[in-house]
Amino acid sequence: MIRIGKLTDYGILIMTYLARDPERLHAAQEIAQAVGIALPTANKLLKMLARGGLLDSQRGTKGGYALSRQPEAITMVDIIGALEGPVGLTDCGTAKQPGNCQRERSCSVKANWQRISQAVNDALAGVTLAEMTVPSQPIRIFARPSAQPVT
Amino acid sequence: MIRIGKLTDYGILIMTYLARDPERLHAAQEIAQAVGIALPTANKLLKMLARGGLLDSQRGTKGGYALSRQPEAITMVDIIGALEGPVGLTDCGTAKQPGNCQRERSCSVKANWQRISQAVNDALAGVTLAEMTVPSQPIRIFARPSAQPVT
DNA sequence: CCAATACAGTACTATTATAGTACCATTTTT
DNA sequence: AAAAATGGTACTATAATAGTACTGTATTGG
Repeated sequence: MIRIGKLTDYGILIMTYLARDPERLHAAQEIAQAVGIALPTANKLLKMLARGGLLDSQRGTKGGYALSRQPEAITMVDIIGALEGPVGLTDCGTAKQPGNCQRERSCSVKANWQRISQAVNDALAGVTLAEMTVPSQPIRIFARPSAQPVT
Repeated sequence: MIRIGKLTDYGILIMTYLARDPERLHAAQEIAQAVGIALPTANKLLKMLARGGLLDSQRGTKGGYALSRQPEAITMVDIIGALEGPVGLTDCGTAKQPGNCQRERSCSVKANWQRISQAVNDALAGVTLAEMTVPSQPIRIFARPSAQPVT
């Protein structure tokens, strides 16, 4: 099964929580309790999200976290990207290690994988955090493959 | 990073190899050598693919494996499904464990996740094995989210 | 009919990635 | 100055994955 990590799942829960009250600062402790995860885990995730530019943070006694942008301007790709790195289905597709793919002709697959990753990326980029906050906002995504060369 | 397992990656290499010569039977040993993976690993994968109905197999001295359907009729979802189970991004989305998601209001996320999983599924279902065999066959996938309720 | 070959199934081990935790530093408010 | 809260890093435990081995069954060929 293609899956995202459990932490990323939590991360989305956190972001969804913050999206419901975007103006106020929320302390990690409050967030952890609200979402239902352990405080150290929440801390870790909040740090990563802040570092990824998705959250603004303020230190000190009255500190906490808040969304850096409006919920409409944050997509699933942003969140997943901040927590798991760039979206890609294979190592090949993300161009992390260049000289890894030394399989003779099998590497014809590479270009196709990149396209598939792109499709998944697009699907994830099409869902905003704002849409996640409402219970059953319909999201219509059309995946239409074409066998025709564009050339 | 959202990712498929390494074994699944190998599996697709195997399927791609078989798709280039769909008529003849290919022994596991031949396949392992051609794709560049260890024999036991190839055996494991071939068994899983055969069990998933994607390969026909024949035992005995002249035995081997061949695609059960034409390359045009096999998609990435079929292969990934055979090797990793149903495609889904979260446990929540695949309905494996029902009573796991006891988070009060956060579970509004659930329906959206299922839709996203569906989108990924569609993207993967839109790519056939035949398309993977040719080096750079363009695949156009349109992911267009809509904020409008369908109701 | 026997032996060799190749797939079928299962179970086990090792490795790797993930999840989770703890610690110390830094900043801000009271 | 002290308390509260984030920032960064490193470490440990757990779980998932990858890989291997073994036994069983079917088919071909001498």
